[in-house]
Amino acid sequence: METRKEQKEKRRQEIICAALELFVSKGYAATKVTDIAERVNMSTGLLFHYFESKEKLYEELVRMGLEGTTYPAGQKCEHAIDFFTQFTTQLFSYMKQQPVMAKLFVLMAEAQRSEATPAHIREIALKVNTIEQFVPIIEWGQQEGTIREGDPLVISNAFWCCIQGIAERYATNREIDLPEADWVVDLVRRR
Amino acid sequence: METRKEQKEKRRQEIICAALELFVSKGYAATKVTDIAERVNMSTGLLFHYFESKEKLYEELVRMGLEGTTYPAGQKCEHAIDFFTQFTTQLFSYMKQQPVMAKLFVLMAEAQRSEATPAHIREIALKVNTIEQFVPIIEWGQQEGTIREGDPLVISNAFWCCIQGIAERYATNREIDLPEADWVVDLVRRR
DNA sequence: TATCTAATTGAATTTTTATTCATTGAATCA
DNA sequence: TGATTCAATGAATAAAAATTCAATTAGATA
Repeated sequence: METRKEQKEKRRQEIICAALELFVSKGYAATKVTDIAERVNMSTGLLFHYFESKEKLYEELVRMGLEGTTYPAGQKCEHAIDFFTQFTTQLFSYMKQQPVMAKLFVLMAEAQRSEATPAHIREIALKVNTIEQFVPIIEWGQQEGTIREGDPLVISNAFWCCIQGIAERYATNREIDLPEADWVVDLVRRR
Repeated sequence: METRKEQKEKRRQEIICAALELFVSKGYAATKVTDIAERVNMSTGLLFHYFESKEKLYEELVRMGLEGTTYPAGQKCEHAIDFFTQFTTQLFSYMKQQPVMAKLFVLMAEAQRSEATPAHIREIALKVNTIEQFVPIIEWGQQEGTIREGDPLVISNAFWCCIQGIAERYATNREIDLPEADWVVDLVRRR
């Protein structure tokens, strides 16, 4: 049996998870590798047997985030507004079912936003969806009449920031439920 | 003339401003005091002539945030929903007029949320408005029929997170306009 | 069982960052 | 003007954090 290799992989995963928790709750810069090691009951030295450096560990998480947070591919929707409902519903559902998802989501946000993120990591993080991602759908919805008037970029931005704000809290404090997807969608819906 | 004292105070303010910028764009932990000193063209040593420590400087900012972000005292409103409109409008207007406001807002958010914030500073930060702040108004609005159905706490939380998400982006990137207050208010408005 | 390999440790080292300090020069004041 | 005080520097020190490493143990393998 590959007990040895499997074991190693399992341990790597433990570290990854611990790091994710800490990076999200304290921020990358403020988490010490000893914090991480401690959380998985491992000597600090050993952690470096699994990961070359704190930064590489971060990079790996960001790469995971890049793949893991491939957002719900919109099914074919009849109306533009349905896209938003579907998108939000699925995203919230993922976050509820897999706490890790919500955390990865927040990790990515920090990696993208913070000036302190090492440049090459930031680049990776920036490959995921951006603020402009919803613009074309919003334009379509405005013609249709299902989405409110206004600069599509500004609407897209507002919607995305709202989602991020919600995810940011939910990732570290699950005491309060996520809102209904519809509520959030009302941010873009024509009244 | 108090040239001396005035000068000193002015310099302190410069430092405070530089620190605010950096704390918001990189996070508290990732900002080095040399970064701050550099930004105000001052030797690192001198900075300690003005502030006892990096932490004290942070504390002072958080205290400013505590006062500075006393949110728009709701005028008397006829309907609960009007409170939200008024609140959001004023908040956005402040943020637009005074970039510092938006930044303080974000600084406070980090101080509140991050596990890395020194305990006594976090306490100070937590004195400002919380997620529950809107609950009573939402309850009132639900009776009235101006605010949507649902757990008031969850609604309050969603609204606040949305505001935070928007502020967070706007504080560091003013390229994209703030949304209309009404859009955000639609998050809580009954349809 | 003897041997080899990989996991593990904890202490030592290096690197980074915060903080101190002795010293200088300029502004104020007596 | 001479004395005094404070802004200012930059190099020295201290503290914190990351990383390395020599040595040990446990597990696999022959």
